[in-house]
Amino acid sequence: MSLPHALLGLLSEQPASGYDLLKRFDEGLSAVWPAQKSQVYSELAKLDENGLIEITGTGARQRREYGITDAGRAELRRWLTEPDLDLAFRSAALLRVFFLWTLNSGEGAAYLEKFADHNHARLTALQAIHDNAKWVGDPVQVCGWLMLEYGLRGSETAEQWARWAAGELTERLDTPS
Amino acid sequence: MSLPHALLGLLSEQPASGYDLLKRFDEGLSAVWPAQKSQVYSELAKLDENGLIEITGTGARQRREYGITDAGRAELRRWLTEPDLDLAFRSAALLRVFFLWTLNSGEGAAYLEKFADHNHARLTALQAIHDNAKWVGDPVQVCGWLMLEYGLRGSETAEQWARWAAGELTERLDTPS
DNA sequence: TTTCACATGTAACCTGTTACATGATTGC
DNA sequence: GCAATCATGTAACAGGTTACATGTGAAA
Repeated sequence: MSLPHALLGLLSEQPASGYDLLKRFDEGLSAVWPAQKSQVYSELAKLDENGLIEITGTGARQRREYGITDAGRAELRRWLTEPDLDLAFRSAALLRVFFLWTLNSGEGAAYLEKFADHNHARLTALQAIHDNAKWVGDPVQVCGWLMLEYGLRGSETAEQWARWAAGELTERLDTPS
Repeated sequence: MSLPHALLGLLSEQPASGYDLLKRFDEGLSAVWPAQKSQVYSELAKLDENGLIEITGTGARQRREYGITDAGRAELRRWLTEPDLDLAFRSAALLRVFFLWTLNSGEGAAYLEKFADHNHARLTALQAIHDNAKWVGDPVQVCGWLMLEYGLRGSETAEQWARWAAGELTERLDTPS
């Protein structure tokens, strides 16, 4: 149940429409919390109903701009400071690794190399973002920059692991002890 | 849609009941794909209906043991070899980092330190599993061992990042340029 | 005038979670 | 006899995805 909090977080920076928020999701946020537009719009309606956000203005093309309320700010703060951090994590790509023994070692290694390549591509993409942006001291940007660094380190670790694992898999499946 | 494939993977090793499978999930698999028992039982019924698994025996207390069929093995193989690997990934813990700028730097750093501690605890737990198990050359175990190594490296990277980020956050929010 | 970006949704469906419900067998 | 473990589910709900549906305004 984190989508509402992601929206509150974005709105705490500045008022925005659903359309604006969807674009902001694509700029980095979707890497840790993807969102569909249907879900964003319905969640905004729900947050409005509950008084956590409110309509602060309307524009052309039935644009509705939402702003965070004091209640919304309180809820955002509660979510950030209360200690229910679950490292819960789901990855189909990693799940597959558990079952690579059902393939032959070449196929398994190929899968791991592909996984490595994907992570390398992501690393390159993040590197480009890192190099192109001008990192001023703005607190909002600082947090984005920290997340970007997480992505860089994580992609690198994943790629190196996968290359190593491909080698180990080949060796250990082909020369059984 | 990976739960059915996780079940096929487990059953490709040996026949098992829903109850057995749930226990096997807790031994490592749940780290990358958690499953509820209600979902496991209903998914088994669905896989049976579709002919990917079949009942291979019954036991005391209405135990029903399922085995994978040829069609199931084919589907498992398809899932492993076809290249739709999405690195899609959701983490509420990391999502929060984007919004730490709404707290003061001490609170933000405290959050990151807590995140680091959690990852350290996980690292220690995985280390214990690593040290206690006897890693024979069994292909099934090799894959489990590769995953374990992923967990170790990932936890370590996450912990180190979080400690670094806590420092950066304090420094950059308290001494704005 | 036509195309593109802006802008907002609804409906159907699938996946996953939580709570509830039931009964059988083994070991003490 | 009682408790623990084995064993299987159902029902209600929450969260997330996909497809469909509609209309506005600006610029070329």
